[in-house]
Amino acid sequence: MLQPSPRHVHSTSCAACPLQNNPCFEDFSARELAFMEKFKTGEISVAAGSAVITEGAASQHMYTVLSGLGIRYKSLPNGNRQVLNFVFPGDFIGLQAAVMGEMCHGFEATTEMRLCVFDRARYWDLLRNEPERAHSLTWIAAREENFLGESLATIGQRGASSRIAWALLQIYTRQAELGASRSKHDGLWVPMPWKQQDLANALGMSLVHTNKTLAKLKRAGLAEWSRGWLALPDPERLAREQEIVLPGQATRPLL
Amino acid sequence: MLQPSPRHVHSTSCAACPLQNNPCFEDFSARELAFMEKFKTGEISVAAGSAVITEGAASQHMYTVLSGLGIRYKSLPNGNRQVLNFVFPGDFIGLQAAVMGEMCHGFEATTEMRLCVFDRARYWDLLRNEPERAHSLTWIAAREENFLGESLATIGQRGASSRIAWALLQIYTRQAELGASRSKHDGLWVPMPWKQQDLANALGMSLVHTNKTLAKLKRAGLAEWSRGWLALPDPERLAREQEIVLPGQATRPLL
DNA sequence: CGTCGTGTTGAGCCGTATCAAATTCCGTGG
DNA sequence: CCACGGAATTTGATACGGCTCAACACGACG
Repeated sequence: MLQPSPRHVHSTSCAACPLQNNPCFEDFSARELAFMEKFKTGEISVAAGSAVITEGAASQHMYTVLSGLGIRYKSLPNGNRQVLNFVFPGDFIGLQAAVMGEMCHGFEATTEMRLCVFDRARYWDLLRNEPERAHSLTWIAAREENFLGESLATIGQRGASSRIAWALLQIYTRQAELGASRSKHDGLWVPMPWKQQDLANALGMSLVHTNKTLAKLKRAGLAEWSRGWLALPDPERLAREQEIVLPGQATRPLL
Repeated sequence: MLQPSPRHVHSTSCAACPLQNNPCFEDFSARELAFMEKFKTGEISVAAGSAVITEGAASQHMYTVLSGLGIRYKSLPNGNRQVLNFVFPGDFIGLQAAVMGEMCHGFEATTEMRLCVFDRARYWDLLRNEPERAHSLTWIAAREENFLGESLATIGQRGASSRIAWALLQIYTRQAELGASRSKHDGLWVPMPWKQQDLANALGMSLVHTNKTLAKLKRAGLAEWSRGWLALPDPERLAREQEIVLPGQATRPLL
């Protein structure tokens, strides 16, 4: 776990934000856009492997991921690590610290990431003057809660191959929505830079068993994952066989 | 699972709300109080065992629990049920439906419950005119997210007795905070009306193994649970032995 | 060319699930 | 008040999924 070495980079205007043009995010109204320009205090770039937020820290900042991938995790007294979820571009990080004073989980960059930085001090400004933005914030929190509920159900009630399949489907569809895919003669591949250990930590399984279960799915021709790229030749069949409901394609607000 | 048979009861004024006097909840400002009076559309009483909200339903209402206990759960295609959390007085239910259109989990009354009913239509009213209330809403969502994260870590990374201990400690301290305890010659007892099956479904364990693990804790003199009441003779020791951090005592906003 | 991080594979064991049967609890009606 | 029936809890026996330990393969990098 490296120490963070944030590098302040040239701050792009929200109007020119690359995520705004992505169809899977809602558009800003003119008013919202104007507010976000003020709300945003800067932009940083963090190296792959660096811990952006450490558990227990009272971070003064909140972030929106502009590019790159990461993980949110929680450490236990016994040294184990639970990965709460994988973090994608457009995700908002740090609400808990803003609301409750301190962060109860860590956030780590898996690849190099570019982050949009917001000042926690302007949080009240947002609530007081920007009801639409406040709604987006609430939406994001509710969405996150909903996702963690699904994770809980998956980890609590499903067997190993279903867990893996569920996680792969989540990542695959999310990346596909974002348009982060590479089409080759052998189908659609999406970036998946995490390690098997991360997946294991996310699903409450041992590394070894995660590996063996992945191998089984691969042998069945249902999933291929190597060198940081993932392909699911037949997502529908995978979902059907494992009794998983494919994640819906709601456009999400940006913050 | 019974069908709901809500009974409209005489609606008490928010000023006289019994939860307001409970020290574990934040006080309303005069302004907030006035708003809540308008926001609240009624009060219902539901019987023990009834399903207040069913999964997938687009409920028009949101609720605050005035009294009684319940569970939030999620059903899987394979028929299993995951209990997301146990619901206590003061908890707010139905935000997800308000924000995302439909409810992704069910809510069931374990004992008889009295619920404060809010109209979803006034949600925007709240965001636009009541920043303090909006903050409370966000706080609640963030808190819930945080709790589910802890659940995930517990289920994903701990063994059977730690899981049970964690759940018992959560319930015990929460009830103690609420002041819902009965002191007898043999220590402090709090209400715990759920079934072993519910606890099992919350912790991702089988009923049988839950029972045997409970028996072990009982033999060790660490936990006693019978006839709907729970006692933990030495919470600190229980927490220490299982490497659990005791839940903090933050006062929470009411909605 | 050796080292280190990551992925892969096999063997054996332990924790937890499953199945089955008793027993206790509790509401209900006689 | 007691007898009854169904639900919840308790306990034992057995099976299996997933964990741990250990060794090896492979590529990146110095």
